[in-house]
Amino acid sequence: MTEFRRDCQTHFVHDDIIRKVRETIPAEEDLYVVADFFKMFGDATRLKILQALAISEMCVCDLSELLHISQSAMSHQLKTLRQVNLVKFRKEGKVVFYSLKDEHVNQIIETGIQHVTERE
Amino acid sequence: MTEFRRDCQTHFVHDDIIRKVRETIPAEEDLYVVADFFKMFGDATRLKILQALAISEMCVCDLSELLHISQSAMSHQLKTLRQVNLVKFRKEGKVVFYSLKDEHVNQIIETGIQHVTERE
DNA sequence: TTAATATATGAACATATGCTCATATATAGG
DNA sequence: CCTATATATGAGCATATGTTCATATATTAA
Repeated sequence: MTEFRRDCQTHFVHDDIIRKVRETIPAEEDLYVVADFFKMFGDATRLKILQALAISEMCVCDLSELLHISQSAMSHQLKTLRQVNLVKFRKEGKVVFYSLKDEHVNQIIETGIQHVTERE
Repeated sequence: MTEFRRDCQTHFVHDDIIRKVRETIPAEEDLYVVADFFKMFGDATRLKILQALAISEMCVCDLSELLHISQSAMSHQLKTLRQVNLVKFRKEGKVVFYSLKDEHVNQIIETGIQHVTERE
């Protein structure tokens, strides 16, 4: 039928299952945005940044000191975190303080840690 | 001090904050594992796979039919999902049925969708 | 055994990602 | 204005990632 896939032949595609799933699955349009959101948690450096900010607001310099990465790399990471609305900032003179903009962060990371430690 | 970063000079590094965060932040060793776990949610294709499996167990062929991707690509993706313990499978003749191995999946994806839809 | 089918897997390849390096911008002080 | 400092940003680069293509493996049937 489809040009993509349609050769589970003898077995015959489980149309009932596919239909059910198609009806239930959420809108595809936003999935790329959701994926981009989760990408933020898919990097150890950003995970540490988020964990740090969950404890206290911090300036860029302190963050790079804390994680032992360059100021430039830190600024780049903070930029990507800003783009997905995970962090906000305030300026105090030359210093820029970042903090979490989303209360879900801790919950999400905790679930991830839980998953990883649960299993063998 | 450190060779990495130590030039927030006039401002002077907020040692108290850094110390507090260092004490509170979770073990770094597992962070890469946690990051790899979240990487799974950072791809739209895998998100869809996980959402589908959250509704019903499905065989490889049905999954590739559903998501319009090749059988090979699907097998590769399922392999990575297996490696982080997100899915399990059972064989029934030639057909392999995959299903979720972790109850957190729905909760995590829901939180992500919530974050994305919450903001402007 | 041979043929057919469902799935798995390795290699190659194009794109995405995260860092560095150099430099730009912003703010404060002299 | 000039200098110093904190942060931001663009370009380049090396590595990671996701797909395709070809082929291997497993299972069933004839």
